[in-house]
Amino acid sequence: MKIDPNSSKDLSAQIATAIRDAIVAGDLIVDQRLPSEAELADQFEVSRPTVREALKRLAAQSLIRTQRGATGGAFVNRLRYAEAYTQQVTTSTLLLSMNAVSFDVACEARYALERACAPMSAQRRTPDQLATMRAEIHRQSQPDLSDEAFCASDVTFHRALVDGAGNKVLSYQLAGAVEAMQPLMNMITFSARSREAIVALHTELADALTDKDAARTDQTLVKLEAYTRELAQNVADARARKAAEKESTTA
Amino acid sequence: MKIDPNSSKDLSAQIATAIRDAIVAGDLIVDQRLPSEAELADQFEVSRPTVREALKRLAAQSLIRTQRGATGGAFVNRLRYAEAYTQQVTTSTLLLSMNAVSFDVACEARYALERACAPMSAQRRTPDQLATMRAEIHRQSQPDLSDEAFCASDVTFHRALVDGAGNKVLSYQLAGAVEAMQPLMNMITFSARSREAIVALHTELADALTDKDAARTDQTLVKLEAYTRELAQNVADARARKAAEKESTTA
DNA sequence: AATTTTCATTTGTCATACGTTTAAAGGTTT
DNA sequence: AAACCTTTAAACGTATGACAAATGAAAATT
Repeated sequence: MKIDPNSSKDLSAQIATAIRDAIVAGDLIVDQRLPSEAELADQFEVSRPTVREALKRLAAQSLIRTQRGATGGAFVNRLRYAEAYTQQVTTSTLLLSMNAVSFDVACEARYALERACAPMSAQRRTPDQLATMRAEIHRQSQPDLSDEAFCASDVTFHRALVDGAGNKVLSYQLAGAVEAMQPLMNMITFSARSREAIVALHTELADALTDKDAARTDQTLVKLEAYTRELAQNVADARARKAAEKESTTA
Repeated sequence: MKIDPNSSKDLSAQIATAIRDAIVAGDLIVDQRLPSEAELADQFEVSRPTVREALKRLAAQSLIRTQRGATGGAFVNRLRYAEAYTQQVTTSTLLLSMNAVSFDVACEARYALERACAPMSAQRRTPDQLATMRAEIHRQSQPDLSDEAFCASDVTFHRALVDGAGNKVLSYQLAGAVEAMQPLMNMITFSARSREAIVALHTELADALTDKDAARTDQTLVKLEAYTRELAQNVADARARKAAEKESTTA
């Protein structure tokens, strides 16, 4: 592992890349201890703070973990689903919020992905997952629920549906998409009537999954997508009307 | 933004989290300049190296960028698809390689996701994307192509298919899944006959998409998934046989 | 033998200093 | 007055040295 002191990039960035490449290539294996910060500083011919900055970069990506003490040091971390999942949600959320992604595009992506695991979910869903869905449906029926709590429950419901496919890779990939949508969903104010409609569709989904009816699950997801987009459209229209009114009174 | 000096976590980790939360919450907007390192050190009542470690953590996630010079500093970075995509691929690749994900699970996830965008791709694919697919098919027909180059071409082909859906969010989510599979795919040695079969299926996919035939696209993807799993199974069987032989000669 | 103490190692944090980059302010020349 | 050069100050990048805190292992003690 070598670095170029004359490169335009930071030394810490170069060192981080070098170590990351070694991990990805398998030269450093899980739970293996890296040399101490002092040793790394010697090897790369830089100071300890520079090495530390590089290690912090790797720690931010959960590639290493550090331990203090006599037998401490930096260790190659086994990337777990939970960590990867958290990172993915953060990244996806920021990506959507920073790039003016339209509600329709995000919604289309989300339901396309969800429909992808519907057939598997209909076949493999566990009683536990069905119970989670029923519990969330019940929660969503509470009249005094805040809009945000309603959305959070919606996410939990859909995660149970996705997890029902019994494929961890699929769950991991979709979790990001479903959860990243939440801020966009939060912009919608749910009327009592629209909540009722959504609860009805959720119930239909749970029923279809209970019956292992893949086709009906798929159809219900299509209905739910259409209804969600209709709701968002109404909100957008209402805003546009309000803006127009304000314009006319000002003029 | 406050931190707890008595927490078990590193100060730099706490500071990074505080700033990240501010970005996610929208308190810090894109291109906004953060206070200088010295000012942050004063605000958080820590030293500059500690602040720098926190900033490097954020830089590793592409949340900020830094500039040197008189008007330099740390700026909130607009997370672009390309950056998010790179991070996602790294994370997904490591997740798969470190967690002994079976080929079948990864393969199932990949094709489920790909089938999710097949209908949209059949409708919206551009001539450019069709041309890319044809070009990759042609490349895959070259007999002197290495296995790795064949896999890389396979990835490009499937990315064109995914991009054909014309949904950036979908492309972003799927790119990780498709690309992360590549190391697993590389374990397969493609015989001349199996390459021929794959090229034929790819041609069928391109034809179906050219005809905007969603159903045929979907069916072909199912066939391709089945064939891919069959190939992987053969490789696994061959390995098992070899191991058994070795066992018997040793014993 | 069990317990306590000591000790060396390693990360976490701090203070300080200096080099490098960069843009803007100021001065000089045409 | 305009264009060009010089200076300067701000900010990051890097280095050095030091000390604190954690931690496990070795040594000493009971």
